Amino acid sequence: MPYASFASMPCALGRPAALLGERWTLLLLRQIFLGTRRFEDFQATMEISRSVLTDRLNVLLQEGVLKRVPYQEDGRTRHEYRLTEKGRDLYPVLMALRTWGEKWMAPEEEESFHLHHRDCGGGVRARVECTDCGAELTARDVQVTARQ
Amino acid sequence: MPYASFASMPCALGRPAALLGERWTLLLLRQIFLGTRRFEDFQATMEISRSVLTDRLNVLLQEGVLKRVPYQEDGRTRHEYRLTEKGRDLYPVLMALRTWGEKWMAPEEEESFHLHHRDCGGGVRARVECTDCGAELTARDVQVTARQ
DNA sequence: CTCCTTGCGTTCGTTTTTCGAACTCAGCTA
DNA sequence: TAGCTGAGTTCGAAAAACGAACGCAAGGAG
Repeated sequence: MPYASFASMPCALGRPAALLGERWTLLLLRQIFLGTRRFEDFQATMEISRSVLTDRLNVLLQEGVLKRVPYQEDGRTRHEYRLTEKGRDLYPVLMALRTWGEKWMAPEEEESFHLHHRDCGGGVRARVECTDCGAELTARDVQVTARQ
Repeated sequence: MPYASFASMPCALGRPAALLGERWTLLLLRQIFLGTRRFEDFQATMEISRSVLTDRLNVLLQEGVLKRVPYQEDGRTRHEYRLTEKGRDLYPVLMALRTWGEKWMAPEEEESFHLHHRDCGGGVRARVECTDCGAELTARDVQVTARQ
């Protein structure tokens, strides 16, 4: 059981990496953070096949990243996919990807969207910091202590 | 061309998400940040098939995330895979995943490794902040402005 | 020189995923 | 009654991943 076995590895980095490293999952989360909530809209905007979309949504539901929420439309009850608190907590992951993308993968200046702090209008970035002294950290500043 | 077309989408989040969202790529980067550098070691520790490993390494080389660096062993010249500056800059992405994993996916207290700030011994975490006022931001604090 | 070992891939036939078009189904609407 | 719509499910074809075997270059041993 090659890839799937990472889902049970005792590693706080490996497990999320395996979950979000499945094809389409990160792009699906991006779309969700951009406001998409309905099956048809995911399917239309991402051009993902319906069967895979079903599968990925179910995995994220099962993991507690998404929840199905009923809503009314044309007098009918339907369901939409929304982030749970656990799902919303993935925001730093997406922002770290975007911060990296802006620095290293910006195609031109053509971005599909902009982000601003509502209160002050400033930009948004992800950073790694020390929980004690608050210093910004790079990989070189961090000591890795293996457990085996 | 469904998934692959995201590689050229004009979005600083979508492009990295498509690149790192390919199966094995995040787990490969995890292994690299943990210090693995050689083909055989990736293959042994991750149980990835050799052909897919070759492909993923080549994609990361092509994207400039990794570079092949010659080194000596037993008097022979060999090559190892190392992070470029672009690659090292992915650190916040991995740390954001780990911060999330610690909060939401910790299996037990059994972690495979620990991280500490070399200077003060503190813990490590990723956070999102405003580039102007420095406030920590959640998804709710950020205004998304679409471009089309 | 010839054989053996090692690290690093490549090849290739089989199994898994993904694709995409068609189908299903429930709940309105005309 | 028939039609429409959102949300999936099904299924045959195509693509990707798997894994065991093969290739190959550079040393070392005999």
